[in-house]
Amino acid sequence: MDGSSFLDISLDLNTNPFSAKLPKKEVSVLASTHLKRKWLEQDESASELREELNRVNSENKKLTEMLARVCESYNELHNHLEKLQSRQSPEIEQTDIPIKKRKQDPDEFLGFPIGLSSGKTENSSSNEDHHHHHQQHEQKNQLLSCKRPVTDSFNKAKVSTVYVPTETSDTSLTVKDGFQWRKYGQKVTRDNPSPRAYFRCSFAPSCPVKKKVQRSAEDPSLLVATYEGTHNHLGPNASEGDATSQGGSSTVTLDLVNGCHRLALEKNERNNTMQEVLIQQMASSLTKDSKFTAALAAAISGRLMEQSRT
DNA sequence: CGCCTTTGACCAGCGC
DNA sequence: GCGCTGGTCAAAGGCG
Repeated sequence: MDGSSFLDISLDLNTNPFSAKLPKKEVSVLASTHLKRKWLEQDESASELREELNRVNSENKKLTEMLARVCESYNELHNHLEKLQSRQSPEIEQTDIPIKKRKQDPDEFLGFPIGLSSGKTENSSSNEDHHHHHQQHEQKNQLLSCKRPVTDSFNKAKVSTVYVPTETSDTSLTVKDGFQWRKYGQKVTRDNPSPRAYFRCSFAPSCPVKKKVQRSAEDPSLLVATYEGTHNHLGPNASEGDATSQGGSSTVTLDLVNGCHRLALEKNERNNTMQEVLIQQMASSLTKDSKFTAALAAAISGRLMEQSRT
């Protein structure tokens, strides 16, 4: 860049640097020839750097395109799945994946303040009359059963599944995703010999996100993490770096599905430039992690497996 | 002391 | 109604 403007200085190409019969008054020209050689060398290294830069850029572009394609195909599949599900069960209109749930909770109207209501939230004004009644009902329920009120927002919450490759010997059932979780239960399920762990976001109850982690029955080297809901706060790595990656160990943040989904949403809502920047940032930050490729492959294969099953 | 995990008990949905 | 199953609760204990 600057180097090129340097080199724009008109060079006398006919000047032979090795010529012995240079007039005395041409000493300054010799010096300038020396400089020119230096510039040429610099030019070479600069062009090398430029080539390297171009190569890295094209690689980055390829990866970005790959990532965008993966996101797009995921989104298509997701939409397709939604369509199929809505066709199968038209009465269920708000959930992405029909989760077997208990009887409709009376505090269904309760919404979370930030970004949880993926679908249409019920008009609060139309429910105002019921609100008081529901509160009384809820209080009564809590008095009777001392149970944590289960908000039905989970019914409307986005459900995403993430596949994380782990050591088969690792029984901890932990998926590092940059958020802090509190385990509140573990169960052995019928269809899988390995137990399922239930986690709640540490910011609960203000943050409604839950996740279930279970080793895949088909591929024990994979942990299947199912996320329900959307965090209504920033992750610990948003401001102060990935807490889980402190201390040298690199962490693969694999909220890939959600991330893609968010990306897809942004696609609809924001302009392409912004999205491209986001994709590039995402791609560049992801490709920095050497484990990412393996994790990405596992996540994609898991997705495909799941999709082929459905 | 506060937060977390463990784990048995409990609850609710569902099929029969 | 009963049993099965998945999800949640909450007491107890561990850990920093």
